[in-house]
Amino acid sequence: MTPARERNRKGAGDRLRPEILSAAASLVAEGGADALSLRAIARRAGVTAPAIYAHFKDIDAVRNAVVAETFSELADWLARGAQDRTDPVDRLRATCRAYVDYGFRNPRQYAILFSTPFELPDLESPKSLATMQGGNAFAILLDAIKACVDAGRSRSTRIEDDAAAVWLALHGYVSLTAALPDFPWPPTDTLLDNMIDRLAQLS
Amino acid sequence: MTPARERNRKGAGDRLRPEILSAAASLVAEGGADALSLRAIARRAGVTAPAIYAHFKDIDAVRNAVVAETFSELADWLARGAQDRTDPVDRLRATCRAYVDYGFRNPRQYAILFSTPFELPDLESPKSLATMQGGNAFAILLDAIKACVDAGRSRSTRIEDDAAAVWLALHGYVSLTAALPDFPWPPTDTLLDNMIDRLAQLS
DNA sequence: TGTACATCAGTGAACGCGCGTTCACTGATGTAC
DNA sequence: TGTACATCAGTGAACGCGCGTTCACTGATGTAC
Repeated sequence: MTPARERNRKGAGDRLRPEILSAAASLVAEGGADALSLRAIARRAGVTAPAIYAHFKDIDAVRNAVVAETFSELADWLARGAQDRTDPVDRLRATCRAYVDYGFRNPRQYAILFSTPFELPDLESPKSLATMQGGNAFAILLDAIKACVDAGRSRSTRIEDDAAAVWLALHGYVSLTAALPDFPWPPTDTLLDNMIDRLAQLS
Repeated sequence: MTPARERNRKGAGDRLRPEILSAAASLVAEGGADALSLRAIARRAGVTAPAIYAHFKDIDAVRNAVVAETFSELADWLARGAQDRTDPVDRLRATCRAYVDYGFRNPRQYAILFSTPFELPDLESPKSLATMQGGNAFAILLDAIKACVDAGRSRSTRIEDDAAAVWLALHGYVSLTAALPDFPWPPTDTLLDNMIDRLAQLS
């Protein structure tokens, strides 16, 4: 029945944890948030359901871990998408395009990032960007805009505000086009570049 | 057990349908999309579950009807929010603020609008704006921008594109701030007005 | 080098739950005669 | 005006399902002596 999986050796119980997470990730990729049940994860990981409780408190803990992993996957994707750009405007545009690209290629993973209001963080309101969900991804965007300003290519005077505006627009684009695919959207490139130019105040 | 509800008279079976929809709407308002089960709707409507099948093919048909109703509620809200503005720029801004306002006041209703890729429409690809989900709301936005252009207050040359950009930004704003409430977002008014000014190319 | 044992990584059965959907039915009520 | 009856608006029981979580357990394996 269950696909053969050999039990971890004695000290190696921790090895199941990443297997659980990658099983969960593949379920999300195929079926979206609704496919993410504890039992389905266990089945895919080749393990019985109670085994998961050794690694996560409950199903919400698994979901949160999946979301956190997906956020950092997104951040990696953004960084990699812009890594070889030296011109700051190029880099900003490449970052934004990578963002949209990630959303298009992984619509279900992208959707879980913003599907729920999140639990309060473990620490008592650190509110620092780095520890926030999505903070890493935002930081990359912020840096890219900062570089444009430093190079005199953007007129932005409130960089954080404008970076937030760009993020909102990117998210809106990914999210709305996914939800209403039949809507007569303008072609991606012009729409996107125009939005970036204006919101980041490129010149 | 079930709250007293008297059975409709013989010709009046159709009266249950709106009761089902408003029961469903109130469930969404309180518990979001996940609270929308056929049995929960039946309970709230004071009716047994099978009674719903006289009015809807299955649970998805109910969901779709709720989404459609919510979209037109949003369109009404936008129209009402801007009805007394005569200056076109004022009208556009009021429309946008009404959009965001709707999302803030009714986060769960707003969320179901864009939570799922929708079923294909009944007719064979009419693709006209009016028949699309969200088409009414978009048309209101489009008109508001058009009026700005006609009055020489917007430099937009591709009105549809820019209207789409504004919509994407508004949606991004509502959706992201709802999903990441702890993020240090800039204050609503400045952020929103700046985005509108730039995307709609107001002068 | 051999063995007893504690520990560890899971298993398997069971619980109660809410779900969507089907089916045969009931009882009130409008209508035809 | 009275009555038989067909229709209509639901009901109530049942189905099979997957879910999250608990509990007592098992069997392999590293470790202490």
